[in-house]
Amino acid sequence: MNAEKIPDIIISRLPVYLRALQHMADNGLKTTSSQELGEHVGISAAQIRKDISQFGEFGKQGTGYSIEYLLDKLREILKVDRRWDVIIVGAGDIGHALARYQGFANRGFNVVMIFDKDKSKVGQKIGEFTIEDTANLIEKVKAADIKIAMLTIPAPAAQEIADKLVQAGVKAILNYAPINLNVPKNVKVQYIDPATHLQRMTYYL
Amino acid sequence: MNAEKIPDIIISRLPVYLRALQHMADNGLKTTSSQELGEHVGISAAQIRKDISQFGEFGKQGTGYSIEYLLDKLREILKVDRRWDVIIVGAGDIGHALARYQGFANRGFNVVMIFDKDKSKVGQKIGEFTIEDTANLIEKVKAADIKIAMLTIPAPAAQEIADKLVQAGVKAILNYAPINLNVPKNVKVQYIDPATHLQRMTYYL
DNA sequence: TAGATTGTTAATCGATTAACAATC
DNA sequence: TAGATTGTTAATCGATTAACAATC
Repeated sequence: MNAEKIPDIIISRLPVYLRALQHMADNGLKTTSSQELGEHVGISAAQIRKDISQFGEFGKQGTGYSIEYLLDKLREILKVDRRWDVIIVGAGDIGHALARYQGFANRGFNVVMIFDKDKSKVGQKIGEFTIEDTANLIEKVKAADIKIAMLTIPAPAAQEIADKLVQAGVKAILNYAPINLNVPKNVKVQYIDPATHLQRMTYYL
Repeated sequence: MNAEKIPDIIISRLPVYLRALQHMADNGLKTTSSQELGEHVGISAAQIRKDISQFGEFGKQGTGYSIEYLLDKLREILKVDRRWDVIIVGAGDIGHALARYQGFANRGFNVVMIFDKDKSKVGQKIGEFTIEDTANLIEKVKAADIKIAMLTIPAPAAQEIADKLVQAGVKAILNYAPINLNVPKNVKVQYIDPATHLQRMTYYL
């Protein structure tokens, strides 16, 4: 892995490659080519080769890429060759869905706590988790050294909670609240808002 | 609105502007500038002016943009100046969350049906909806002339259902299944996968 | 009028693609 | 060896930014 700055647009494609390769591995495939991978993910073969080559020479002329080897390398690059503890803030419908989601474990994540500010929810169980009070958020997150949070609360409270997460040392926020968050630039935010995603498609209808 | 082809990257920013403007309007603001809007959404003022100017001259020198007017124009451009009927396929946790989500109505969408293939779920209620059998998907979607679907089923079944949606005339799919879908190129797909979004951030941790 | 801000042009910057030597 | 496919270069294409005349 070289020291140059890699553009974010390249980083954003790596998880897509990772997922497709995992899928191939699950189907028992051993090797693939930039051509084949490109067809799977809808990206040109040239771009895939260029993206991957930013980090090293992981392929072999004539035969392509070993799927297991490339998986290992991509996981290493994306730092999901380990397990990250993640919290959920907001025990509504989406918080519940995420708490029960089985897809995190084999992709590098481990939900460890779920918070809500509603006192009537605090103490209730969601699967193995007991809902904790948002009042204790900063303290608990600091103590457990959590770096990643998923925010599933209504928009009006989102900025305030984001500030608390930042204060507690969180560096990556997956925001389901339909609002832009202001955070220091060393904190990353990804947005998931179904209405926004739908509006990106209606233009073409 | 001119006839030239507008790049998708510009289209993808419009819903973000729309949401921020809606937020400003809700707070009683009447006008804004490219500068102010840019600060809200984290995009440069020059780019916002350039994006908006692709579609017409909606601002005034010296005073900026009328929020209501720009909202109207953006809604028109994105075709959310109307209400689109939308279906949900998959009555699991995410399907339930989307069925109950209150944020669609004022952003151009109206959930009208929810499907599941599990016979033990079919007939059950989610709020006002009765879960319908996926076996009747094509027929019902065609009859109601639905163009937009949200797919919230496990990955292994997603491609098969996507094929049915396409066959039924759906032109936009919001896919929550962690898998790439192959669809004709006149059908749009947007992907929501929390693990992929998280992996886009771990690189920077 | 003076100040502010647009819409647009030209310059810069960055990303994608095509092509091919290297080599497995 | 012959065929296939990488990694990389150069060319192309597209997006962003800076700057400013126009004008509200």
